[in-house]
Amino acid sequence: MADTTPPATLLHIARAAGVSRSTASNVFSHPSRVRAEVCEKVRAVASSLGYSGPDPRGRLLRAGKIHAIGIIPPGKWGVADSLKNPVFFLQLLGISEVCDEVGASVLIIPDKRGSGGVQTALVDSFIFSRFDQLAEIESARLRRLPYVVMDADPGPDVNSVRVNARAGCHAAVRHLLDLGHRRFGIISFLREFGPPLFHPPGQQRKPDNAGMDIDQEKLRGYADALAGEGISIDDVPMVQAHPWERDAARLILEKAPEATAILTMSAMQGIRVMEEATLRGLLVPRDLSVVGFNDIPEAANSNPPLTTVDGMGTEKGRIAARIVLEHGPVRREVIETKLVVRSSTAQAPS
Amino acid sequence: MADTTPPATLLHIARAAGVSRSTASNVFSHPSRVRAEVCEKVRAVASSLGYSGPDPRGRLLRAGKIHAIGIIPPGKWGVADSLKNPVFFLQLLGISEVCDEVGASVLIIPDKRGSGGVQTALVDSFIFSRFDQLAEIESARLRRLPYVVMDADPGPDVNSVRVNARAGCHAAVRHLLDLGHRRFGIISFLREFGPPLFHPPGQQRKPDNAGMDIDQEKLRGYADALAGEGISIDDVPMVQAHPWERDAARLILEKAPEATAILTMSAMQGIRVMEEATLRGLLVPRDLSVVGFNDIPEAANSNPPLTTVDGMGTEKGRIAARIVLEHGPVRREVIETKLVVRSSTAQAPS
DNA sequence: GAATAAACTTGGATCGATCCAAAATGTGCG
DNA sequence: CGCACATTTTGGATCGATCCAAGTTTATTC
Repeated sequence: MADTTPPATLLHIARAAGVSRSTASNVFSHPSRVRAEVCEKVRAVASSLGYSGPDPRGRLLRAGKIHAIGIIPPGKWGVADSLKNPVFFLQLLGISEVCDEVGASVLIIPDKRGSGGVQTALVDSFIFSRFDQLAEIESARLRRLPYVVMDADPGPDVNSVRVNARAGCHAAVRHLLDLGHRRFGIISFLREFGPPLFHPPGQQRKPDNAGMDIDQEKLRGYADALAGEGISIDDVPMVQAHPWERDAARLILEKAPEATAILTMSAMQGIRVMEEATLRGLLVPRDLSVVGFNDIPEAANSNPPLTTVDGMGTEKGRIAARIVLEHGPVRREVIETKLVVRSSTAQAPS
Repeated sequence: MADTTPPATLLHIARAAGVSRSTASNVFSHPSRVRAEVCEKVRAVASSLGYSGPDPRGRLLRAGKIHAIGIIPPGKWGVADSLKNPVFFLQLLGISEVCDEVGASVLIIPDKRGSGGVQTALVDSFIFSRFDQLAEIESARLRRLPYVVMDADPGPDVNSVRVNARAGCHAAVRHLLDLGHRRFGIISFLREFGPPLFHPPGQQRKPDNAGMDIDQEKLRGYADALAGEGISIDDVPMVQAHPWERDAARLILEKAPEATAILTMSAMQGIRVMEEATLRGLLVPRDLSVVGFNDIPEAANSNPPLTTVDGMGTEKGRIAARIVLEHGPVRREVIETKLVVRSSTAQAPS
C-alpha cells in the first residue's frame, strides 16, 4: 500500500494539461469560470495522474476556515474516557447533531498532556464542557477563536450555556417534601458555598456569580428548598465524593441511617445508592427514596428506574454548537431543567 | 467577544522584537537554537501582542502531518447517528484509546452529503468501519493516505481487520445444539451466499473471498454448525431485516413457531426477540433460547442478559488504529471471537 | 592578536492552493 | 475593418510557518 512516488499537485496537473495553476485551480473550485472543454481536459489529466482534487491543507491555509468544532472534556479525561462518560456523551450528541446539519466536524481535544491541545488544534471554535480549564480557555481567547463555556457563567464577555440546576434541584427536593420526606442525606461534589472559585481568564474577578459552578448551584437548590420547609442544609448529613466514587453510597447510608431520602448530584451516584440500599435489605422506594441529576440512559434502565433531574445535556450541546457556529454577539443562555419522576421516589415511610 | 484587529503573526512578532522570522520561529519550535535572552525577549513581545504560538494552519502545511485519524461510519449515518450506535461506538472506543496513547485525534467523517468528506478531511489516515463505501475508499486511495477496512478483507493489497464471525457463529450454534436444540429460526441481514458482492476498488475482482462481508460469514457459521448436525440452513425459517427493524422479531416468531432457539445477527435483534417472546407469554430461556452478535452493554443489561458472540469491536478498533498509525506493510488481521454465555440460552424444552 | 571553532541569526525558498488585477482571446456591431 | 465589450486565462502575490545553506557574531586557543 505504500506508494513512494510524490503525489500530484495542482501545478503538475496544470503543466500536464498545458494551462496555468490558476486555471487548474478554477476547474476544481470555480468551474463556471473555465471554458467547458478546458475544464474537461484538465479533469481528464487530473484523473489520469491520480489527482483527486485540491489538497485540503493548502486550501485550508488560504481559506482559514476549518469547519470543525473542538470540544474540551473536563479535567484530565482522554477521548476514550470522555466517550465513556454518559453525561459528557449526551452533550457530545447535541453538538454532533448541529454539526451534522451544517457539515462541520467535531474534535474531542483532551488535555492529557497538560496545556497545548487548544493551542494547536485544527478547529475554528471551542466548546469547553466545564469551567475548570482556565489555561485552555485562555489559549482559546488568545487564538482569537470563538468559544463557549458550559455549565458556568464566567461573565458578560464570555459565551456560556448552563442549566438552571438550582431550580432543578429545588424541584427535586420539593417533590420529596411533597411526598412527606423530612430526613435527608446528601452526596455532593463540593461543599464550598462562599465566594466563587473561578473567574474569567484575563479579566478582573467578578464580584457576583461569576464562574458559579453548576455543582454549587445544585447545593443551593437543595438548600433553598429545604429552607422553605424550615430545614437547614447544614443539619443534613452530607458526604463529598467524586462522581464515580463507589464508597459514597455506603458512607451516606451509614452517616444518615434515619434518612428517608437521599439527594445525589449525579445519576450514577443515585444508582449506586439504590444498589447499596438493596444490599442492606432496604427496598427502594418503599424504605428509601433516591433522586439523581442528569437523565442518562442508565437512569431509565436502573432497578427501579431513577427519579432524576434532566440536566438537558443534549440540548445544552446543541445550543453551545449553535453559539460558536453563529459567532455573533455574546450569548449567555440558561436552560430550564425538567424533573423526571420515575420509580425511585415514593411516599415517605411513616 | 468579536475581535476585529487582525491577529498577530510570526512576522509581526519578529519585527516587533527586532529579529527575523526564522529566529522568531525557532523560539517556538526549536528554542535550543536561540540565545536565551533573545528567546525571552521574543516571548515577551509575543505575549504582549497576544500571540499564543505558531498558527497550526501554517505549521500543518509545512509539516504535512495532521495527527488525526478519520473514521467513516457505515452507510449514510451522521456523526450523531454513529455515536448512538453501540456497535460502532465500541469500535470508536478502541480507536480512541490508541489515539489517546499517541496523542492523535479522531474525526468521524460521515458520508451524508454523498462523496466528498474523505476527499477534504484533514486527517492523515482513514478507518472504514465497513466495506460498503467503495467511492470513499477509492478517494482514500487516490489521496495516497493509508487506510484500513473493518469487517471485510478486500484483498492482499488492502489493510483489513475483521473478526472471525464464522467461527463465532459456529460456536453459538454449537452451544445451542449441545443444549439439545434442533429447531431454529434465524434473523439475518443478508441472504446472499453466492459470489462476493464487493471487490476492492481499482482492482480486478478477486475470485475467492474478496470482499467477503461479515454478515455472510455469520450465516456461513450458522450453516456449518447446523450441517454438522445434519440440518440444512435452507430448511431453517429465516427473516431478513435491517439491524434495528422492530418487526423482524415478531415475524420470525410467527414464521418459526416451533423453534426453540432463535439466532440473530445483532444484540439488538436478540433483545427484540426476547421482548417479543415475553409479550407472547414465552419465558426466555425456558421456552425459547436466543443468541445475538456483538457484546454491547445493552446485552449485559437486558432481561434476561443475552448470550451473545463477542465481536471484539473495541479490540478491532485498537488494531485498526495501530495499523494506520504504524503505516507499515499491508496487514490483514483476523480476530477470534468469544462466546459470552449469559441467561438467554438454556436446555431445550423437551 | 590572529586563526579556528562554535554558536547564533538571517534571507530566500518552500509547502499547496486561492485571489486579484491585468492580459489575452473571442464576440458583436456600426 | 476597427472599436467597444464580454469571456477566459494568466502571472504574481498571499496565507503562516518551517527548513536550509550561508552569513554574522562570539568564544576558544595557541
